[in-house]
Amino acid sequence: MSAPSLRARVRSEMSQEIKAVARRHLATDGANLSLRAVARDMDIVASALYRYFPSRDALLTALIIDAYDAVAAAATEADSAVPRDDLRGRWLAVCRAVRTWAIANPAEYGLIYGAPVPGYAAPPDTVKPAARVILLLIDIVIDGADRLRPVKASPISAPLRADLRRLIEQRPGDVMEERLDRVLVAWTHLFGVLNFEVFGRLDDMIEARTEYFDHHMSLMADLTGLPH
Amino acid sequence: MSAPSLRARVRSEMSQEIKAVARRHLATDGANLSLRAVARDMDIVASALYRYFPSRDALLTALIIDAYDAVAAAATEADSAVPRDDLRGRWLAVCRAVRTWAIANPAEYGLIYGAPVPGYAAPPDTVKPAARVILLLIDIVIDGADRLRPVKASPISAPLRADLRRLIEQRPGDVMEERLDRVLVAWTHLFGVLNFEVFGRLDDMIEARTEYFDHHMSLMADLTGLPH
DNA sequence: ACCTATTCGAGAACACTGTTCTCGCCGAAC
DNA sequence: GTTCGGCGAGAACAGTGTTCTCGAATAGGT
Repeated sequence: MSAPSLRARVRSEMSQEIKAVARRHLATDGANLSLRAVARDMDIVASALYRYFPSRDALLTALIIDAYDAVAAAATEADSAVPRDDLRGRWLAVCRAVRTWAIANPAEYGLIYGAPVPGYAAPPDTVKPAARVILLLIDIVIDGADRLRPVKASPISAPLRADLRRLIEQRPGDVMEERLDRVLVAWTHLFGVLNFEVFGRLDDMIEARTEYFDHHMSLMADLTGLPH
Repeated sequence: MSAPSLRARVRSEMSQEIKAVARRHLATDGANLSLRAVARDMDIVASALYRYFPSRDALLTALIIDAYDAVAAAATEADSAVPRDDLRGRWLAVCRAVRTWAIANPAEYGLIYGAPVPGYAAPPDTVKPAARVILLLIDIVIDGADRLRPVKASPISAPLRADLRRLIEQRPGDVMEERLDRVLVAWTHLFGVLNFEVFGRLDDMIEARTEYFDHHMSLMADLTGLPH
């Protein structure tokens, strides 16, 4: 394994720079950013971009993967800054980290959690980074399995239970179906609130955004059985 | 008030036809549908569309308003098909109606509940139709205020409580702050699940979609205090 | 029945877009 | 030192939203 050649290094720096400029354009133009415009911003002709990304979709895909990694990184860092046995603290920290990132990068958030472009099929490279947040949430309940409060019984239908069992088998660490179910509920709610906030559905409605969010996430922690 | 002139009638029919064709294109091309393409589908030249809609954004806005009206209509119809005192039945009927519409019209759903186009500011015409679903949900708890089960206490911070009180004052029919809070939680969750399902985040994860949805909505009904 | 004013669709034009192809150029490897 | 691969420039093509002008049709008023 030799050190990366100079060529390879400047190539990677160039790709990084292109993505950075594209991210800036994302903030103003959304998903229909213009290749030619980012090329202009780099004093480069548009066709030159094709040396680094085979198409506009490929560039967007790269941005999507970066975005998934960025949320996951923010969430993971927030989680590790809290003592591992403070389950509720970790839970809230992760949720708040996701929110902070989403509010700071609304366009990138919209790119990954908004409506997908119909023609665009998410490449397989995106599914692993996309799952990291939910896996983090599951880890929290796995780590504290013995300290969790029992969830109020709520019948789960057989087919749904089968889905849950399949999910559990796919990964190391055991969880009860009911518990995983609640984690999925909380996970759904996390992004439900964030979609509403980031996409402007709370405008002229809720002013106390942070309190609103914390309150929702706290309710979800209760529902999941995280101890106080 | 005279009957609409012939001119006005064919004009409105033409607008309707344009929107219908545009809706078809929405399903395949999403929000970046092509004016020229819908014009071609109508054996019309693109500039002729400008007699009916001043811009592409205006056409999209019309589609957005129609979409809001369509969900609201589906929800309202489902609600009125259930006896008014069957609160839980009404609640589930409304949620399922929204889901059915969303799955049948994923592109239009994405248009109104996905990420907004950054440059595009939602015109005031859209805010009233947009609010109809949440108002319907609030109506359910207002209608059955005396039959609701008490919600488990969960402290609401002062600023958030102020928001809730303001919302309550804005409309006829009285609700407790705690109750409105739970309705907002349920409302958030409804669209949280739907976003995940329609936008494909449940792929390779949950097969029993209907059961999954019903289960979530049932939990939300519990949380809101709707009687069994 | 005529005249007029308004509305409509066609078509050309402009400034964009993503993408492809060809052509020089420069640096790296043999 | 020559060859080769990668890189950027530039032209080209098809397609886009939007504006403008120009005939034709048509409704309303007399």
